[in-house]
Amino acid sequence: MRQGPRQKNLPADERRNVTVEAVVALAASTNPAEITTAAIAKQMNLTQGALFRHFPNKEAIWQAVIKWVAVRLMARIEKAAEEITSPLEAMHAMFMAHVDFVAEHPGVPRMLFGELQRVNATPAKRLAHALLHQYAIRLNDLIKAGKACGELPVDLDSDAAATLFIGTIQGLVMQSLIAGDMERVRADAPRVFAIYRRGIVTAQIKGGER
Amino acid sequence: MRQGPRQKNLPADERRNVTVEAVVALAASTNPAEITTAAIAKQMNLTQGALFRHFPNKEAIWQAVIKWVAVRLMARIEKAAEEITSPLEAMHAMFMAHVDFVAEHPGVPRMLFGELQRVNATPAKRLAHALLHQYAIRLNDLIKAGKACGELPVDLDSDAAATLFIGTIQGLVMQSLIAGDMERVRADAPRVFAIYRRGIVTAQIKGGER
DNA sequence: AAAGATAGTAATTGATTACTACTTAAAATC
DNA sequence: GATTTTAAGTAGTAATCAATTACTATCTTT
Repeated sequence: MRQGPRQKNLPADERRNVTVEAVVALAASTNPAEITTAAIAKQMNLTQGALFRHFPNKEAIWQAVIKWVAVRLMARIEKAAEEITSPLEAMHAMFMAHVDFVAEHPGVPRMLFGELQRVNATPAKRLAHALLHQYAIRLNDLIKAGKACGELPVDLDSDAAATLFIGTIQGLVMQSLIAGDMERVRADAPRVFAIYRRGIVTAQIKGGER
Repeated sequence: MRQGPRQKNLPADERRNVTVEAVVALAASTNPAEITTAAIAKQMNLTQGALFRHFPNKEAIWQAVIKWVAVRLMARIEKAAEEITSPLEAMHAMFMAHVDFVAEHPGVPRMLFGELQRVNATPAKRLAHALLHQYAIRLNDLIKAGKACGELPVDLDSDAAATLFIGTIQGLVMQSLIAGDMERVRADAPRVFAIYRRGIVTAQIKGGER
């Protein structure tokens, strides 16, 4: 909604950054599929045509946005987990960092999901793809470490656990889309993660917890 | 993909049904946001203008589609759970029935999510909303029954458990969008549900984790 | 301050969209 | 079998979209 004050001519790379931020801001309150170049331009007090002085086409804008998301999100997650020795606690920290990021940038999960919906593999879709792949690898590393140090049962299905981790966040996002309030995820996240945690910590052997 | 054989003039209500099925089929291979009335008409071997003899506008088509989904999905889920006395096993059956439905109609979760993304509360969005609400109520009933019969711990966070149930499915859908293969959810579903199940079955241990 | 380079405007493009007016074909009813 | 009613085809419309063009304003460098 915030439509920044009139900005004078900006150098090209700075203008590109402003464009990306405008899209992220717009996506917070607009269906990403309906974001037009005119809307982006208006958000940043620029004429529509000027956008194409900095990007060859609209697809390139999306590409830049997804890259922005990937860099920021992964940095957040890595930082949250870096000083934590316990793999399980690291996963917890990652989860919360991810949720924080989403609450700050409500448009992000919608854009990512929107990109993945695309039929043809556009560059932006490939980037979204790569982001989730990197995420899954990071999770699998932690799960492996968790098994090694005894925090997680060795017979835990790692792939399923990674899928459910991301799905858990996706579910929270969906709930907040319904409620129309992304801040909600912050409150719900700890409660939902608690269930997930018990799910992966508990050994598969019947008889309960280890 | 299947573009049925030439159909002669159909009675209005039947034509409406064919239209809905055409959209569901299209959504399996097309980004729902990009489905045009021309594409729908082509799918069912009809001219684009003829669609508006049966629906006042495009929004009405979506409305009919979401209603179709709601009826079928809820019927499937109810049927799957109806003869099962154990609430936990009923949840399991619901989960698998839901996954089956999604695997059969890959466009469905994408359409639902796409509708929820909408900014203004269109009738179709409201229907999607209502569907998920009904779903959540059904889940909460089962969880309550599970607590009553001792299958679930009484201190289980019901709302979080319901959110995670739907989120788990959403996560599976996301994985299959990435893989480009909805059939995948069938294989992954039991493994992921196993973790979810342990998460809700395991009692909360007061004063810290294990 | 002049000159070249860079950034932005305003107007317009062709393509695509949902939707409509008019006509023809098919089916149902008498 | 003629007549009425319903469904679909034909051929558009206005609006909107991404992208382009010709031109102008603003920076930077010397």
